[in-house]
Amino acid sequence: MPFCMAEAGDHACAGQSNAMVTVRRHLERHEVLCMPKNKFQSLYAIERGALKAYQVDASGREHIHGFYFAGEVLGYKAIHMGHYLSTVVALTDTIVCEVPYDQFLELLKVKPELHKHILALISKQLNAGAYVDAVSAEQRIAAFLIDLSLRISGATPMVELTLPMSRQDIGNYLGLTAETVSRVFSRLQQENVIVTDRKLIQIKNPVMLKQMAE
Amino acid sequence: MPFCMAEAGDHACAGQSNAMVTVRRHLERHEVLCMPKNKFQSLYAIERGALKAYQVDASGREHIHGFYFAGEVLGYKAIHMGHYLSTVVALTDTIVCEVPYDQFLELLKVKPELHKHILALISKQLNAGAYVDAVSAEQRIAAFLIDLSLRISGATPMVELTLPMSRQDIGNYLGLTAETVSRVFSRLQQENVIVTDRKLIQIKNPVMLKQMAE
DNA sequence: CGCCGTATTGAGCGCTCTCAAGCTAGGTGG
DNA sequence: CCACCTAGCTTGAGAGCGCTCAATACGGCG
Repeated sequence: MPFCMAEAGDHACAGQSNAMVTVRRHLERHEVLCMPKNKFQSLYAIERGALKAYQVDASGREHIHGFYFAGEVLGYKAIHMGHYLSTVVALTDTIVCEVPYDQFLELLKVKPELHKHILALISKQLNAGAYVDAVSAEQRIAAFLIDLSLRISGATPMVELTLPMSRQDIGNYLGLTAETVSRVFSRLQQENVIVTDRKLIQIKNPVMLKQMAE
Repeated sequence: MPFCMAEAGDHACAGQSNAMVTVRRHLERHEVLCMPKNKFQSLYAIERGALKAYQVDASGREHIHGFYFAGEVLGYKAIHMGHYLSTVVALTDTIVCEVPYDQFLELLKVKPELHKHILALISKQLNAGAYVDAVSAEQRIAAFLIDLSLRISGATPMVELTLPMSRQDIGNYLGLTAETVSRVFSRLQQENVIVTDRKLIQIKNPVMLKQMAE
């Protein structure tokens, strides 16, 4: 089984010839991949599906660190602490490819030509979700929808997307309440920027949406 | 001159024996290190001083991505885009060690034992500044002060620190106005949690402060 | 000493949260 | 097949926190 060094829009599989033992795991909706304090041992390349990483704070609020989609790699954040920091659960049926970290390091040693690629991948994650600290709810949500439209389904920006997460999840991620998310969705629909039907979102006016996200 | 692979609280210098050509640059207060769209060529290890990385958006707001202090490395975010994304300026007189990226890659190839260390360093940056999306101004500022007290002066948490940045900078970083920052500082002082005198901050009650940050 | 940038403090407003009441869709059992 | 139930979503009314605008105080520096 190949080591799936997946990247958004670029599912490259490297190291087929190596003795890279990776385990493919099937997760059902709501199934947990890892928990805080679990010892960090592996990165996870997502082949199919969607996950959310979150932490519950003292006051019971669920803070979502991020969503992860097919083609993305999860777990870099845990490297420096030696254990995972979030609970990660599947939002839909999901397949992940478990990559033991010591084998990952071994691969880097054997194939230095991967260094650039890996560093670029991690670098991308450093820039992820910069929009969560935008001022207004509208800006955050517009940016969020654009981000999703780029990530949720490979390379081509989708004008129609199925949200795998609830309004509450979106709110918890963006630092808003589910009510505010719902209200902004309604307003965007009134302004003919999007059309919503439950989990389905159609982006009618991508230009306007981008402008709102600034 | 050694390649300063600096880390907070662990100024390790590796590769003295290599032909690692690094340039040490002196920056005065307000001097610019790099600008958006500048081609990414180097990482910067900070030997002394403090910098801020920011971007000005369409509406003229200055959004600060982060502050960087002695012992930290700057530039990872630029890897995947191939150019810098922020303007980086010195907040005080600062010395940085410029590390050309191709030589950095060369070092990784020659010394695979550094892989773990470097990845842990970058991993740490992935977790940086998680507190900016806390709910209340008080939480953000408390967490900010704790963060600074840990980073600004090496390893030992400082109870007395000199802020290199303005209230406006703090506000721009945390998504607040300078007025709000000022008001919260005043309130914290009234509650005997800190004592402020211009740029000087003494943490009188670290336990309470930590509790406020949640 | 006088200037100017920075910080502090106050008053009023607006956006988002809170609390609460319907509403819709999907699932279950009679 | 339909009544019922539940979870998630939508919509409304009121409250609170932080923003805006504005005035004042402070400090460094010429």
